[in-house]
Amino acid sequence: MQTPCNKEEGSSMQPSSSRRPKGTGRKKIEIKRIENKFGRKVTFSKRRKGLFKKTEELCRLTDAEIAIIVFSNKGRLFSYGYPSVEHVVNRFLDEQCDDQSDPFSPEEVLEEEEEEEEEEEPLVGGGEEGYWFEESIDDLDSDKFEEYLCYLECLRKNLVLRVEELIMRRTTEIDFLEGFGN
Amino acid sequence: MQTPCNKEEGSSMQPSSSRRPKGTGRKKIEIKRIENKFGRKVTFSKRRKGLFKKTEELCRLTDAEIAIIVFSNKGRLFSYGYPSVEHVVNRFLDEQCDDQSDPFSPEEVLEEEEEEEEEEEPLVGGGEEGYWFEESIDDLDSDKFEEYLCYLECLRKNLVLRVEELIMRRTTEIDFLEGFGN
DNA sequence: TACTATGTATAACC
DNA sequence: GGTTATACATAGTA
Repeated sequence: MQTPCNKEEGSSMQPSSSRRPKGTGRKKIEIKRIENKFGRKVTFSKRRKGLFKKTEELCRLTDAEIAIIVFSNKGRLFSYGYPSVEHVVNRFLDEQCDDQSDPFSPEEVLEEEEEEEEEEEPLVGGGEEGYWFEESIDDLDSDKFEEYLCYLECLRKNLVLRVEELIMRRTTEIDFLEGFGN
Repeated sequence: MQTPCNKEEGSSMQPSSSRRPKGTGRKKIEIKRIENKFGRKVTFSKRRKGLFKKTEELCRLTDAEIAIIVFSNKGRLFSYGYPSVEHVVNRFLDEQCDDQSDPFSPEEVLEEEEEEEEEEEPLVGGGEEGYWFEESIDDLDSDKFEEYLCYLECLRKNLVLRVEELIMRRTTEIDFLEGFGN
């Protein structure tokens, strides 16, 4: 248990000596492209920081897996992901493949409630999807190493199969569509 | 501008029903996994909504390209992207493994903006084709191990990219055949 | 960059 | 799902 009400104000109480004009401070802005280049850059930096913070908070609070990928208008890449960007992106692509593999699939198959899976994930998650390593390669013992190798090999094989599968499926679906309306 | 103290405690306004105890309302919370299942779900919904809104605002304000992919702890997928999730993910994957073969067109969109690009990605520019190991894993020395790992990782990234490209292509072709540029 | 006034997101409650 | 009090994010300024 912790004390619920130990709130403190960080830095907002000031002796009213050096007050700025009362009209300053945040104003409501319209959500449209900021034309001023410098202002756009400043806003990008501030809001990107806030966005990443909120993303991380959502992960921590709710055990969600999130990837966020941001390219500034200058083309610079910023990304954050839990457990990793790659992991979530792979899972996303996987889902896309599954969705498209069965276009007539019933919408919800995963709506079961009443599940209370617990405990922290081990640093090295096993299985088909939950594999990630935070520790350096050099720190892995040989068992984990071999396990990781196996995982990569399996993933490679699966991806190769998936590529071939997609090619065939694409052909099939195009044939199907052509046979219909066109 | 709102008046800070224009709400009395129950004399003139609603008698009793709509007045809540003074201590209610938002409290500071610790950013830690919410153990209560229902509360976690509620927080997930609210914060996900807020996160997506902020993501969209950042896009609009600063012309950034953003993808955000969220899996709830129940495995449900939510995503948002500008111009599209697939576009940004593809660009991300492209960036991750731009040293490897890229049989598809790499889009070169350089704005008129010029700035010194200072950061450099220390890509694992690892293996080329031609890794085969017949010897037991245990017999490999660590250098070869690491080299092989790089190779597999790069191959994995490329294959993911390839899958993505195929999905996009297929979607485009299907859209074309259906007569809609969705 | 740092600060502050103010808009906004959201925790607790209905 | 709605409401309210409050914590937090951030637009404008220095």
